[in-house]
Amino acid sequence: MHFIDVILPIPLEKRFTYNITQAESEFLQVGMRVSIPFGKTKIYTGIVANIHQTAPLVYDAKEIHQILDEAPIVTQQQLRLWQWIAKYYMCTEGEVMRAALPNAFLLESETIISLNKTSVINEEDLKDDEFLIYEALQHQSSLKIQDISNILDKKNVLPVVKRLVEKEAVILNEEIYEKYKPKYVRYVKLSSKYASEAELNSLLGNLNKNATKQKEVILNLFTISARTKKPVKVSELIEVSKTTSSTIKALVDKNILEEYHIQTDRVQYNGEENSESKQLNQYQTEALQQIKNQFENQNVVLLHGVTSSGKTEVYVKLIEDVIAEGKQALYLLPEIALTTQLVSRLQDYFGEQVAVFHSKYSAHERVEVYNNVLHNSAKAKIILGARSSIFLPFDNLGLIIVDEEHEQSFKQFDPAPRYHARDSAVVLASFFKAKILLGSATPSLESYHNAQEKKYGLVEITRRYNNVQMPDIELVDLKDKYKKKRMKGHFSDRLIEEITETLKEGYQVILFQNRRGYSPIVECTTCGHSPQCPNCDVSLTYHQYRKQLRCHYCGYVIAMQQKCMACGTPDLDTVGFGTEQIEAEVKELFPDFKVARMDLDTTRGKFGYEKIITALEQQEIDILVGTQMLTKGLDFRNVKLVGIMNADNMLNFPDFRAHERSFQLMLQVSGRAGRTEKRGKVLIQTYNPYHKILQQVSTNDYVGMFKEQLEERYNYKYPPFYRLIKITLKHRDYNKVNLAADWLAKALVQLFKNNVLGPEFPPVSRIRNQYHKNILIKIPQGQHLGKTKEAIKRVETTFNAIGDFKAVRLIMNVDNY
DNA sequence: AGCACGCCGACT
DNA sequence: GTCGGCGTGCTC
Repeated sequence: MHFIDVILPIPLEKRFTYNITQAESEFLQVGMRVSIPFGKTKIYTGIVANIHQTAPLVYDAKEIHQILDEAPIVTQQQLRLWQWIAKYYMCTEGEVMRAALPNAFLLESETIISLNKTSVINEEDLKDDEFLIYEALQHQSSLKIQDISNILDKKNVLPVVKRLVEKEAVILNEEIYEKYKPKYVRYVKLSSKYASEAELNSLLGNLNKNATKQKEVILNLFTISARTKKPVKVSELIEVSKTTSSTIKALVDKNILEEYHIQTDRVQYNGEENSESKQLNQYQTEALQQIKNQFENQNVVLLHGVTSSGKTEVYVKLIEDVIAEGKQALYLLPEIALTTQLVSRLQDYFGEQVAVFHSKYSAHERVEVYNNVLHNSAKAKIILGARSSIFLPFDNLGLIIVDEEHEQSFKQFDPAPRYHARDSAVVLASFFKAKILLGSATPSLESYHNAQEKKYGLVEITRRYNNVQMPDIELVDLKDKYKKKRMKGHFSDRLIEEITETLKEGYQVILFQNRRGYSPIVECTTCGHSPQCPNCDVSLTYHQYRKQLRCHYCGYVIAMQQKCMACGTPDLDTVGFGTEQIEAEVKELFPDFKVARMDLDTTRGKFGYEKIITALEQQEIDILVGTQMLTKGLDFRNVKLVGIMNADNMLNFPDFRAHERSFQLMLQVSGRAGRTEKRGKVLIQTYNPYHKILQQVSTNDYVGMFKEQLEERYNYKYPPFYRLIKITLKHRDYNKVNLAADWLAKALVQLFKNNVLGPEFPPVSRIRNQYHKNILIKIPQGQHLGKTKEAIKRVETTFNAIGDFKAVRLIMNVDNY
């Protein structure tokens, strides 16, 4: 007897055991996909995690449905990483699997309904809705559940289908689809029978009479193939000839043209490789040498280089070395920093060897990159990707670079696995005995602390590239400006002066406001009521450009109200401000200049982001207003002034990391200024100019910030001294959440005493009609992490056994950075 | 997670 | 009386 243990992409702790035949056991290998029946109806895709001969004791293993691969698509190293992540981040292997594999690999079954041809049906026996389906099947051979739902125009159609099956009118099939299909491109060539000149001439002669369009197509085919000396795509031929596919089809039908297909990569690089990488300057060379030295006895090195010190060039040199050894390199970036700018820069050095892995890529494109990595193909020596690229099937990884390592977006928040890509990458590198370089202008406290503790190496670059000066940072006291009436809207006289000056000199301006929308809250001046989201516990945000009120948590939208919803008076006012309002004010203040806005709302589409960047680069925009999107690795030569509209709302954010983050954010935005030959200028407007963080920002004092923040973390028992696990309880019944949270907190206090905080409602306690309540567990240094998590798991098991609490969902968030 | 089974209100 | 709501339990 042979068995396999299978990982399924569902949030269940267990692996599932299936029965396989002798033949199957000889063919199957760990890491292959199988489709298996699960429950009464479902068919899932699973990954073989183990092949053995131990029969399960308490149940009969089912047989597998089908083997889906010829060779493993998941490597041993990946399985090891999945296991580590599942354990460390307290989730299931299945959840990791779902995040790790391109969606197209996860086939799911779909019920297909077709007529039962073996029985005769008396139509009178059918009810109306049953008859509708029966009749639809007379015209169509099969229907999906979704189709039936559309025909009957209702949601739950399973009972109807079930009755039809019972009446033997229809039969059901579970069908599995391979979601990935290779892309074939259609090419044409002249049929071989016209190879001789004589045949060709007579053909052209014939076409002359009645088919000039067709003749033109053939002549174009000659021109194109003479020029490119490559196969000619149908799409290209159509475009050049300004014709339609029917002309081509006519020619193919006449056997004049021959059609053929070639499998093509969806992701292609068509540029010239320019393998000469840039010469490093003195500081970069020194840094590179230091990094190499430290890699001798350190696996992780932190590169702390000020903004635009040219870290990328250093990365490129390191990658070159790794590639030369025939190994793969992974270059991790926050999603948002993965710009065309950077991609093409790397492609200039490495050409085709660069593969990009991106959530905006289609499922098919991702499969192609995945397969190229798996086969260690020459097209995927260097993977440039966002956080999920740590899950690619590396074969021989030599180096990982985590750029902008301080970015919080490396931590996945919403669906499990709630992993941190930087920390997981450190583990991944250790599996391959690869080196890993963390880079940032404003390192996270954790990483810098690790460097101080000699756990990581540390290399610094303190000069900007080309010796450009650091920008001059000036703080503007808003309280004073308001008192002296020197404000126009949200702009101080200083800011207006500087903008005017900068524009006059022909440079560009960036204005930073860390909040989108027009103004967050609409308030009635009579009764003070402001419109609330019906599903979440927040006020709706006013978005002027569509005259809408929107919820930033669940996406709820209503039209802007003309009258107060509570008292009916039409005196609605706006409180606070966002990017939209800043944009409107700038347009008023500087009507002769081009203003654009960059935030979630304006970058929605696939190329929305790109469009704005390009426009700014080409100086079609004079003033760009935006949220923190602006901070990410953009390199604009012509921006001289950066204005931070209001520093206080970030500093006052209720989070122990607020100060660290504000520092990072402000310094990163400041870094956008003055890559010009003239010194850049940064103006920070604040009510609190003596705030220590603002002082540290204005003097570019990272180490000062680090020391002070570290002390606070120590005093208040926060990372890096204590580890955090946040448990969130979720349910739509307010009282139930409260009771459950109290019970859980009590149970945890028994174990961890005063290192349990809460339960507490988060600032927004209701989202999508679900109440949330948090419990925070602090784990001191020296307390065993693994054992702590196991203890929490045991409490969770007990919790789930209590009937009243079962329905309350528990969400574990480890290292809640 | 998905899905079947099973028990209670509002409608043809 | 049925349809369809969602609470509960199980999945090798």
